[in-house]
Amino acid sequence: MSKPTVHDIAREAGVSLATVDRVLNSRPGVREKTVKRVKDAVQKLGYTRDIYAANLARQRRYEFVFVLPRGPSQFLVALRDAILETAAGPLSDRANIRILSAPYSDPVAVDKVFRQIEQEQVDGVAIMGNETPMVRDGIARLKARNVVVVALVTDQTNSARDHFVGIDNTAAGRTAGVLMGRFVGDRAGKVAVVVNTMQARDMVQRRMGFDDVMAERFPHIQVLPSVEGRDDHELTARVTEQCLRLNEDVVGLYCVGAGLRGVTQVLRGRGQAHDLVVVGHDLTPHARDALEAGVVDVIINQNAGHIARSAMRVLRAHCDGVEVIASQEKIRIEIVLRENLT
Amino acid sequence: MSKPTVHDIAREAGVSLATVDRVLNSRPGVREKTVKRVKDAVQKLGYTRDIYAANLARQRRYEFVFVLPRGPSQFLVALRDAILETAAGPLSDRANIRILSAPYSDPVAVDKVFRQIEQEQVDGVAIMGNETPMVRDGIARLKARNVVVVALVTDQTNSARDHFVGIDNTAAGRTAGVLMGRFVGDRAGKVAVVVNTMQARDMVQRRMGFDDVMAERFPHIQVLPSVEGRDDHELTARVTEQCLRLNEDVVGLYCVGAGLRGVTQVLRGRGQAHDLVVVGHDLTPHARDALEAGVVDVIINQNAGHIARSAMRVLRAHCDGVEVIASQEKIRIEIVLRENLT
DNA sequence: CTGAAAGCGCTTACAG
DNA sequence: CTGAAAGCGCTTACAG
Repeated sequence: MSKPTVHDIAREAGVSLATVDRVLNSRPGVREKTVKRVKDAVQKLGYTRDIYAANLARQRRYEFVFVLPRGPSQFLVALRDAILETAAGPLSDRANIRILSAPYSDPVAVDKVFRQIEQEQVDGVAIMGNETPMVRDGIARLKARNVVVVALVTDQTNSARDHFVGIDNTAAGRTAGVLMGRFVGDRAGKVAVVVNTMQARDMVQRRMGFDDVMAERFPHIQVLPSVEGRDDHELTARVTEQCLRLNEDVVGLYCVGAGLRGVTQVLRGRGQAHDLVVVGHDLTPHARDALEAGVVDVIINQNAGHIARSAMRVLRAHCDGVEVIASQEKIRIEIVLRENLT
Repeated sequence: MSKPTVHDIAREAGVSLATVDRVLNSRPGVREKTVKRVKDAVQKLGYTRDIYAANLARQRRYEFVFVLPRGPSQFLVALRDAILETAAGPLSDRANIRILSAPYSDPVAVDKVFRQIEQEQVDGVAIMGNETPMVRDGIARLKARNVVVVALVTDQTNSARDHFVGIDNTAAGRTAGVLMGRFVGDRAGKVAVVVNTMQARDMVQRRMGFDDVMAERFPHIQVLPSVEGRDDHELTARVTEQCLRLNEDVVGLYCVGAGLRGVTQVLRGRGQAHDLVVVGHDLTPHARDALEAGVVDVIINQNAGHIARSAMRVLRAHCDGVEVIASQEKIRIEIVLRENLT
C-alpha cells in the first residue's frame, strides 16, 4: 500500500483539497466540525505530508547570506569551502546562498556589508566576526527587518542574534588543558601560550578554560602569559621563538588560535618537536601535516562542515518558524591525534 | 532572476520538454545535434535540476531494511534510535525504512531474516552482525537479486557488500593505545583488557591496534591477555574483578567493546577510580555517567547518528547509481573526555 | 465557510 | 527521432 496523499484525505473526509490544505496548514476559516473530520482522516490513514512537494507548490525561495572575515586563516578557507559544498547539496534546496567578506578588523567595511544586505530582500544572515558595536547594531537593524540572524564560530553575546552555531570555547580550552596536563605528566615546568589576538571573545574563553584546568588539576605546571601573533606568520614565529628562549624549562606549548604555521616553523627549526607537548586548534592542512610529522600532539577541532550544515538548517528552521533539534545542532569539540586523523 | 527550469531550456533550445528530459537523463534516441542544442542551453542558462521535483514526478520509492543484532548493548539502542530518527527526517525522503532484528549469535535466526528479505521487494539492506558464513551467503543472494547491501559498524570483509559504514577499528584501537600510554605516563605496570568476545572482527582489530601502539611506544607497560565478558554484566564484573586481583600492579584498563557497565561496577566498588587509567568505547548513557564521575577517563566513540545518516545516503546513492562523496561518508573516530562531553 | 481549477518543476506513456 | 498531454503531491488565487 502506498503512502496516502491529500487526495485520500479529501475523499475520506468528504471535503475538497483546498479544505484539507487549510486544515493541514492550520489556516483560519474552517468550521470546527470540518477541521475535526479532516484531522480524523489524517489520523486514520496515517498521513504525513510530502514536504518537498509542498515547497514546490509554494514556490518558496530562501535568500541566505554568509558574512565571513577576510583573512589569511586556513580555517576560514575550510569554512568557506564547507559553505559552498553545503550550498551545492540537498540542504540548500530552494535556497540561494551567497558569501560576503569583510576584513577582520575593519569596522567600516563590516558596516558597509551590513548596509548592503539591508538593501536587499534577504531571509537569513549568518555572521562570523569580532564582537563590535558595528556588528551588534547591524544585527539589530536586520532583526528589525525580520531577518533571521545566526552567529557563526564566535558568538555575538549581547546582540539580538537568533542562534549561535559553534563550539563552547571555554570547554574547548578546558579540553586543551586536560590533554596538555596529562600528556606532560609529572614533569614540572612551564607552558607557553601563543594566541593571534586577545581581542576576540573565543580566544579569551579558550584561554580561561585552559587556565582553570591547569590551576585546578596540574598545579606543578606554570602557564606563561600569552604572546600575540596577530594573524602574521613572521610575528608569530618571532614571539614564539622569544618566549621559548626566555623560558628554558618549557614543557608544553598551547596555540590558542590561528598561527600554528608560525609556531610549527619555530618548533621544526629547533628540532624540539619531541620533548614539547604541543596542543593547537583547528584541523587545517598545516595542522594535519604537523600532527603527522609529530610536531603537534593534539588538535582541538571545530568541524567546518558541521558548522556550515548546522547554520543552513537553523536558518531555514527559523524562517519556517520551526523548532530546531537542539541535540543535532550542538557543535562538538573534536579531539584529533595522529592516530584518529583518518 | 529566478532559477531556470526545463521550460526555459526547452524554449532556448527550441525543442519539447520530453526531449529536454531525454537529454538531461541521458536517455537514448535523440539526434546528436539536438543533444548539443539542449546541452548548450543548459550551459548558457546555468540550469540545475530540482531533484525533488524529479523524484516527485518519477514516483520513485525506496524500500530499505536495517538488520541489527538483538542484544543488551546500549550502543544498539542508540543506533536503533538514530535510524528511527533519520527515518523521520529529510534524508528518508521517499524511502520506507524498517528495522529487523536477530539475536547476535543465532545463525539460524539470521538466516531466517535474510530469507524473509529475499521474499520482498527491497532496494537496499544495511546489516550489522558478526561475520559468519550465513551472513556472507545471505549477502551473496541479495546481491544476485540486485539489492544494495551495506555493512554497518562491523565490516563483512569477504562478502559482496557494496560499502562499509563504520570506523577503522584498528585505528580506533591505536587511538585508545596512545591515550592509555600517555595518560599512564612514566609509571611502569600492567594494563588489563576486557572484551565482550574475541569472535567479532571489530574487537580483534581494536585489540591489535592497541597492542601495536603499546609495544611500539610504551614498552614499559605490559598489556595483559584479554578477559571475555560475553555481553553479560555479571560475568564481565567477575572476570574484571579476578583480573585486577591476580595482577597487583595494574595501572590501566582497556574495555574494548560492550561491557563497560560490568567494568565500572567493579571500579566503583574498589574506589580505584582515581589511580587506574580507564579507556573504553562507545558513548552510551552509562559511559557518560562514568566519564562525569571520573571513573572512566576516555571514551572512543563511533557516532550512531552519523552512521545511520551515512548508511541512508549510501543506500540511496547506490540505488541511484550515483557516486558517494567518500570524504563525507568517512565515519570519524571520536575521542570523548569529561571536558568535551558537551 | 467551502470548492474547482491551475500551477510548481519535473517525468512518463503514447502517438506520430 | 520528437512532441503534446497528463500526472506526481502539494498550494494558491478566485469564485461562490
